[in-house]
Amino acid sequence: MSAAGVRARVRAEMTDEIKTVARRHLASEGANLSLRAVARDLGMASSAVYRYFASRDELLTALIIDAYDAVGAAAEEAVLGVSGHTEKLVAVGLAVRDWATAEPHQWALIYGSPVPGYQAPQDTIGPATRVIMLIVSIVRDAMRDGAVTPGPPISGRYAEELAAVAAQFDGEIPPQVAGATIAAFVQLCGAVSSELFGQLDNSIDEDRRGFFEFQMRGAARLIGLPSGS
Amino acid sequence: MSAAGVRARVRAEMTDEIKTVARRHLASEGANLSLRAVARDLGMASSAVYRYFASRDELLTALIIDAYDAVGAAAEEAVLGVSGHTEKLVAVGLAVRDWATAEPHQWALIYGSPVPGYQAPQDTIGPATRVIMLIVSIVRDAMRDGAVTPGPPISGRYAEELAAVAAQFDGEIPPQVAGATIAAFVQLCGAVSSELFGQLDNSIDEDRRGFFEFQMRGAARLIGLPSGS
DNA sequence: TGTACATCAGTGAACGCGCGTTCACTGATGTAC
DNA sequence: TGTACATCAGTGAACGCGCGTTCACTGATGTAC
Repeated sequence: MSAAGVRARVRAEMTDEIKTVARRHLASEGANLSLRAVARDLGMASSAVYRYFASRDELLTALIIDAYDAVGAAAEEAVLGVSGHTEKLVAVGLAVRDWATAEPHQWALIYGSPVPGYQAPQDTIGPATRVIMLIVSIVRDAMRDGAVTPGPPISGRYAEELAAVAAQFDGEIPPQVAGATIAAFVQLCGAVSSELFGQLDNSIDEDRRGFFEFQMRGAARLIGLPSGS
Repeated sequence: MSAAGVRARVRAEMTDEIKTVARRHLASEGANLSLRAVARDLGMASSAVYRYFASRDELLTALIIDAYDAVGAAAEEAVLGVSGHTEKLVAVGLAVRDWATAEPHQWALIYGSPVPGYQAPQDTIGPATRVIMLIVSIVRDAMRDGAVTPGPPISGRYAEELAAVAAQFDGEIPPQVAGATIAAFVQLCGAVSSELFGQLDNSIDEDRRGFFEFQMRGAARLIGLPSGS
């Protein structure tokens, strides 16, 4: 490896280290991430961080993209080797939930309240859609296999919007199925957030994972997928 | 009215004024509410606020309780004069959504990511349960009326927890119905949050209210309520 | 291989700002006799 | 009704802290000849 390669590698490692420490700080401070505190933890001058990130917001953006990618990767991996459309959907849900319970502050960063004053740049859009794209592809495959029994037809402005969304995917997805698919994603996000943000406290405290799976199977039924194993 | 009464009334009005300005500040700053900024807006010394709230956290607590009460009251009001169990559930959902879209920062305060370093005191628990209590009571009434077709039976630890929750209400609510009821509340919260926090951007942009209602009707179907109107 | 130069990471001081909270105080308003 | 006292709202200065960002700088490391 050339000398320049060494420099680049050291730089990449330092960048990673800053992000790792910053992620740790998310835990105590939420999205009020403090550059100075991160630098302090790393034993370096706060100004040194500016060699790696042009501003606090840029560091935040990097963390957001990483988080979307991490949860997306976890979901994509979970689906491998699982057979059955419903089971795939459940596997995605559980993978996302398990990632989120392990990384609650990263979850809050991407699916919690928006950070005040922070405007997400374009770069975050792609990674942000990985999970929903995966879910849509599972439903599209199920449609192709004739495994979906669509619910009652829908109409109205939102039905048109759903049809437009569905048209972006090849394969025929009727609007009510597209709607139920997005609803399943909403249920997924809502279930994770309500678990992490305390809405389930004092009602479901022991077997939240079981209740989560129950919710995913319900969402699958609304899509028109068979109840599965 | 006695002189003491006047003093008390003026004090109550000032307290309200502080909360009103603080709510306005939630909008720009999120939960990073600044006492000094609120005082500045009111044209008073920051120390004067301490005559009304012992600390920043106490002011935050007051705002949280008010928000829970406001959304709870909106939901309870919406159900009056509506007939049909499914329609009542939909009315509750729409009322909560409409309140939240009008007051997105108050919604974020109570259903968004927890405020770092803030521990909600006991006083918030009661108001926090108003909406879910209302939903459970609608389902309980529907059960009594024989209007619910329970889904497939469930088992496991979470089913036991659901049974324990259901047992707190008189009237027989089977665990799978209790589970679907909480799932409906989760869907409600998830649908509102995904709308407000930007997860729906670029897919459902025009008729979000219609899509919300679609989701509520799906949740009602999972509970076992008739599809309605 | 050796030397002159360019690049780059990191330093430490500084700027200008905001924060929550405390405290001794002033002056107005209410209370008790 | 009048007076002495107590209560209370609000002030303004201060404490001690943290923040993001800039800037001139020092040394080490890499590059070109």
